[in-house]
Amino acid sequence: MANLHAPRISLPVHPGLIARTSEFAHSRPAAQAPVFFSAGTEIYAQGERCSGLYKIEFGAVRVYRLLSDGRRQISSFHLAGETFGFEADSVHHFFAEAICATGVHVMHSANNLSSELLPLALKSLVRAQEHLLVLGRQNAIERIAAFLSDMAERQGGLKQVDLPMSRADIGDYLGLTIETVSRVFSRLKQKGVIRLPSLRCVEIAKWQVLQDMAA
Amino acid sequence: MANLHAPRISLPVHPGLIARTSEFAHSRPAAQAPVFFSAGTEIYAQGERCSGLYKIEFGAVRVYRLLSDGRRQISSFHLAGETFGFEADSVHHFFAEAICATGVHVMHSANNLSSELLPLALKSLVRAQEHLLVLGRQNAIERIAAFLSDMAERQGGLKQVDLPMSRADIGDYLGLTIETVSRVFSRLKQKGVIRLPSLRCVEIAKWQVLQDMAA
DNA sequence: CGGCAAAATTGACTTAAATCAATTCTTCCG
DNA sequence: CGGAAGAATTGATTTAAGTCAATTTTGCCG
Repeated sequence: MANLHAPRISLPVHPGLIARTSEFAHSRPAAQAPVFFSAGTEIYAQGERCSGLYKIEFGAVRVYRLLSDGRRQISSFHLAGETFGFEADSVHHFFAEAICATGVHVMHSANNLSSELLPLALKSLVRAQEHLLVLGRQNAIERIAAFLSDMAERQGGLKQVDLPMSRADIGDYLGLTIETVSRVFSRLKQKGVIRLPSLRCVEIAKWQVLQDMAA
Repeated sequence: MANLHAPRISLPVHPGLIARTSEFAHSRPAAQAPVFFSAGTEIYAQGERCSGLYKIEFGAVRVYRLLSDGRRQISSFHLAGETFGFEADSVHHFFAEAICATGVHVMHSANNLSSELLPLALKSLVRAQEHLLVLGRQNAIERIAAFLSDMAERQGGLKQVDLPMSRADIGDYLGLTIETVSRVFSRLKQKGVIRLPSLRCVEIAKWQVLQDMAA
């Protein structure tokens, strides 16, 4: 599942949800048919009732909160194979959207084995706490370097890293503006640390330098 | 830019652990004798092996990470009644220190009922994710307002709020410098939103205004 | 293809918060 | 009590990142 780009399949005009009904098609306990979401569509919204956890089959998801004036903080990105949708109670405190064409398995609470859930929840917790360090104490270059390192690692440590999300998404994840994200990318490129074969693809040329920048 | 100066982090000189031995004294499953830590002493360190969860009997704790150059991010404060020490694996990824004289119950994994742990872990997760919004997208005044509101709420919503931590701790929690924290406190005081009967005590005079500031 | 809209980049300028630098409070210990 | 050390406050100045404003690039669709 290397290619995280939205495949250029023709998508339904209006709602992003293509096949939520398939969820009910065959209900085997462990693996249900995946639910599909097209790029930019909502998976759940703040205030909505939780309907379980989501495991990504393919694609990518952003989980975020909004302030009343529209400022957005993306708290996490999720890639293929990852599980998201943890909440403290039965209501969602966040929004989740498909970044590109995405298929997810919805795991209803009936399926939940706490013993399997806890490790996943704890992993999310440590991830979030580590991200706090980035947002609280690192400068723009360090944030981008940490982000790229993380993305690379989660994609198997290959040189070529897929960035399914826009610069705006990256900015809202790292607490920066689009312009600052863009400028840092340019600087890293100019320094020969990364190459940008295309907008949504980064090639890490100097891994160690990037790692060091992430501090 | 972040502050690059390490020196304000006081590393625990020699463990101020007063009564860790009591941890081994009587190992009843449910409630053990509390372990005491004096102000500023280490409860656990990054890299150390996890020995369970910690429930605070009295006092307050800061959980934090450090960058190599000494920058510190406090990811959470914990007050009496709260549980901390969750990790994704058997090794601590964070440091924990007593802010003031503190008593904790150490709950060894043997005692752990996943069914009770998961909700606590999830609460920590949502808390951390909400803090990401503060660090990523809120300005200094909003951060302090959010912090004070949170502390007040966790202390039962009384007007008088206890701040066991120093300005430096608050700064390292909110991603601000001591100076900025101090200036915002002064401004809030001058505006009549809060009063400062003493350094470690805040009285919230205009609750609604504070809430609105937290955005 | 070609043209249009959205996304990204780049540059000039502004600003919020950091840094640097004195004071002024606390606290606490002899 | 007194005075020293650490904590907090306050002020002057700097700076990293934000804002505003054009371009330029990309990718989409007829």
